[in-house]
Amino acid sequence: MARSRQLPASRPLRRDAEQNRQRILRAAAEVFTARGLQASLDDVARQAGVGVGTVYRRFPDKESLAEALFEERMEALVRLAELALAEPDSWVGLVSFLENAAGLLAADRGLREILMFASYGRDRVGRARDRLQPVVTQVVERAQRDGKLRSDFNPCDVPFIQFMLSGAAEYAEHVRPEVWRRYLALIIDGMRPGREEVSPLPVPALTPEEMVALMRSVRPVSR
Amino acid sequence: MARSRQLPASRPLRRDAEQNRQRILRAAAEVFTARGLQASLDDVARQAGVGVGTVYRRFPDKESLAEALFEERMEALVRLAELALAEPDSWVGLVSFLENAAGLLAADRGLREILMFASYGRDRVGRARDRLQPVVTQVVERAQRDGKLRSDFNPCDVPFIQFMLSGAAEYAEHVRPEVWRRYLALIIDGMRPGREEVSPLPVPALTPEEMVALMRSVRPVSR
Amino acid sequence: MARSRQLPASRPLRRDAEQNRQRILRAAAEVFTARGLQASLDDVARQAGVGVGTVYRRFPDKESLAEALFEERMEALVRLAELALAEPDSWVGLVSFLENAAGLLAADRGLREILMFASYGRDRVGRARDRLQPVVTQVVERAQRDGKLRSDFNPCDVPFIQFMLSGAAEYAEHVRPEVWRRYLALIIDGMRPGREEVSPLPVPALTPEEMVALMRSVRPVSR
Amino acid sequence: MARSRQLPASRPLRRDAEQNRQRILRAAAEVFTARGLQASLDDVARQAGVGVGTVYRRFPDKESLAEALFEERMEALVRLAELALAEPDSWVGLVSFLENAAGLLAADRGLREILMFASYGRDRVGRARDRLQPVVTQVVERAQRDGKLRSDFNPCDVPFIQFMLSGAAEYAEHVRPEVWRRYLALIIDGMRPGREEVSPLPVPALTPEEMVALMRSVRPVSR
DNA sequence: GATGAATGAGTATTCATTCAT
DNA sequence: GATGAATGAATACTCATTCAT
Repeated sequence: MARSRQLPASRPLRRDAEQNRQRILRAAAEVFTARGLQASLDDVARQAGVGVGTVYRRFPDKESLAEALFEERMEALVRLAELALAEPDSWVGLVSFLENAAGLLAADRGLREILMFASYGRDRVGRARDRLQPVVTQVVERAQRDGKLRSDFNPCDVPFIQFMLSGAAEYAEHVRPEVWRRYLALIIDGMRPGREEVSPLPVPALTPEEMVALMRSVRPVSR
Repeated sequence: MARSRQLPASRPLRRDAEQNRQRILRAAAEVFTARGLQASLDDVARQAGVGVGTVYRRFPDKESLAEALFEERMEALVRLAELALAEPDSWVGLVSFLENAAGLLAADRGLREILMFASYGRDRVGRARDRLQPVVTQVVERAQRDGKLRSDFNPCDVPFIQFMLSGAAEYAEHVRPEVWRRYLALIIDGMRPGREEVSPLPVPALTPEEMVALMRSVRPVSR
Repeated sequence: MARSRQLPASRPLRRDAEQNRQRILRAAAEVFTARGLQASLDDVARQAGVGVGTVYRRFPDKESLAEALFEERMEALVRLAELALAEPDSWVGLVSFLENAAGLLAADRGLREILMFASYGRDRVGRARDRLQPVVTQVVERAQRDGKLRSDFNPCDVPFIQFMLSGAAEYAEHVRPEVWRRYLALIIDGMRPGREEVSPLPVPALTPEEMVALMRSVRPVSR
Repeated sequence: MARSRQLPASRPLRRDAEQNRQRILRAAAEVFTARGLQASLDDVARQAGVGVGTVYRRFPDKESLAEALFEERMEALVRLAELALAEPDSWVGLVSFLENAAGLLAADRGLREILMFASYGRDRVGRARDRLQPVVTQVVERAQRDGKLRSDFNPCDVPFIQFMLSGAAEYAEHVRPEVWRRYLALIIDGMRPGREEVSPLPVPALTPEEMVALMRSVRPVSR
């Protein structure tokens, strides 16, 4: 009846929807952070202040939600890596990348589980690899060319270091959320050059192909 | 420990019961190792060849079962630490302890989840600390006295190193179960002395009290 | 009927709306035919290329949509019956009506479910009866007058025969969509005259009033 | 504590469990009959007076419950067929089998849906075929040998006749539950010998192999 | 008028835990 | 003591229907 108030311009629904999408993503991050990926989507919906149906409208299933979160964070990591590359000192660049990346993952149980366990369908694995890996590789190889990083270190070691640190962070979450910095320091000391002859790293790093296989092999996210 | 000599001898049921207890523990270890802590107690019972009721008679709930497993493994760790202490070379002792301990946790999803997530009520935390910590402390301090280990390393760093490594192991489980050795090598290189002045570890290790607090703080294991 | 000449000409929206209505009806027919009445209205809307809201604007609920489809098909049946009446040979007319009607229903899961299960509120039952029944009655009675059809056959038997055949058709849908012809032949042989004395049909056919009651009694269509 | 009252002999639980199983089966039959196979298992459980979990303990999923019902009824049909074979007059035997079988299916919506739609995994298809088909075949062929049944009738026509009749029965369920007898009579008249030359059945019956394919092809039971 | 976003009750299924036998 | 039957709350996901834009 009195329904004649067309909005000035643009498509209005889109805005609402996108807002909700963001709300859901934010809520998911919070809930997953607090209780891990096993938190229910009902909880996410409640936290977001929307109905479950809305969550499912935006994300066809729990895994997709996790993936969206994954992609978001992946972008943040890419930005960090790019920042590291912009840093004049290659070693400082590498170290601060490791530090900032670990800081991102620390105390975020959900994200960590997503990264470690979520199985990625579609093209996301690919995208992640294609975007992050080259930059990280540059960061690492630049430091090696500068003689700041042991020569048997490998770009594919980076995600492992991040997982190890975020593991430590999660474990100490409630007591000393920052201890992971201690272990990063330890690892960084081990990354310095000059060790290669005395104690070469005993096992080769994963190859890029293995990294992909690995991301494809992990178990699905839902219970 | 005290459990196996409650009564002088007599009462055959006791023996049966203890046998069942062991069977359940063994089954739980297998099932949890294979499918993680989220495996159902029905599965454990089936694997053990007993009814669920029997599991519940022996262990008041799922968590208690996890705790019992925890205690068992803790004993194994204590034995490893004692072995390390018996080793004439203090550095070799320390390194092989780290290696063996990590080997114990690697590829055992269940155990890792138990160690990281099971909440410990009763006196088990205490017992773990009282039994394992002193030996580890000796292993660490002996290496430091010998000048083989950086002086700012702390016995309480040991469990963190183990968690980090087992995290790496789990992540690469299906593709390269042994990569964790690579990261142990990296960390060990970082543990060498002579770094203290150049790059002191930036955050103090957890105090023993914090370790206890931490073990009390982690989230319960069951759904 | 009355719908298409509400307003003389003018108002283009009316035309749009009617077009949409037709599109939805067509889409519903396709979707329901393929996946049965349990297909979702979102699917119907997608197939029609309109929003769900539009479907709901045209049809207050899922059932109404089913009813509209019902009415449409009813018209088709009426046309078939009229054709049968135009056929000079009364027996041929009857038989080909049965055949064509069954062909219409065969392999159309949705239509069949609509005919058997949709509950009809409004005036549609009435209309269906008023339109189809008289023609069918003529087809049947003409054949009886000509001595081609057993005298205890009743016009109200016709819908039953159709349901039985479409049931057979649906059952064999994927293996032999045409078997229903076999059973139509069997039934037709049973409809021949000369049986009345030997084996009179043991139960009277439904009365027209019962047919209406029946159509009113069936369960609603939606979940 | 005071738990020393061993029962005289036999396994007591079994009895309870079996009782419950029967209760569930009975409840399922009622609920499915009343509201069709789309009734929820919660409803079945409520009707049976047990928790949902109990239903799932006995029947791994909804389909299994449907199958169990299927098997039960199948047995009843086998008994009917055996009875028909015991009848001295082959025609009377055949007719009363058709009649009794249809009576079994009439007004039981759930059973009908099960028979028509449930997909059968395991060996049940096989068992059904192996048990019922040979007897039905004998019933049919005996009547043909006696010249009481048209020669182009086929044992595989029997299930179709049953489905058609139960379809008619379901349709008229609330108004005239017995009308199906009228249509059985019609069909039976069509089954009499002497028609083969005048009006041979136009399409071959399904072969036994096609019957199996058909049973394997039908859609699964749950929504 | 049309759109599609939002809603939430409903469905199948799992599993820790209790308890009668 | 041992067994496994029973329970029901919890979980992921669907879909008819409403309503803001």
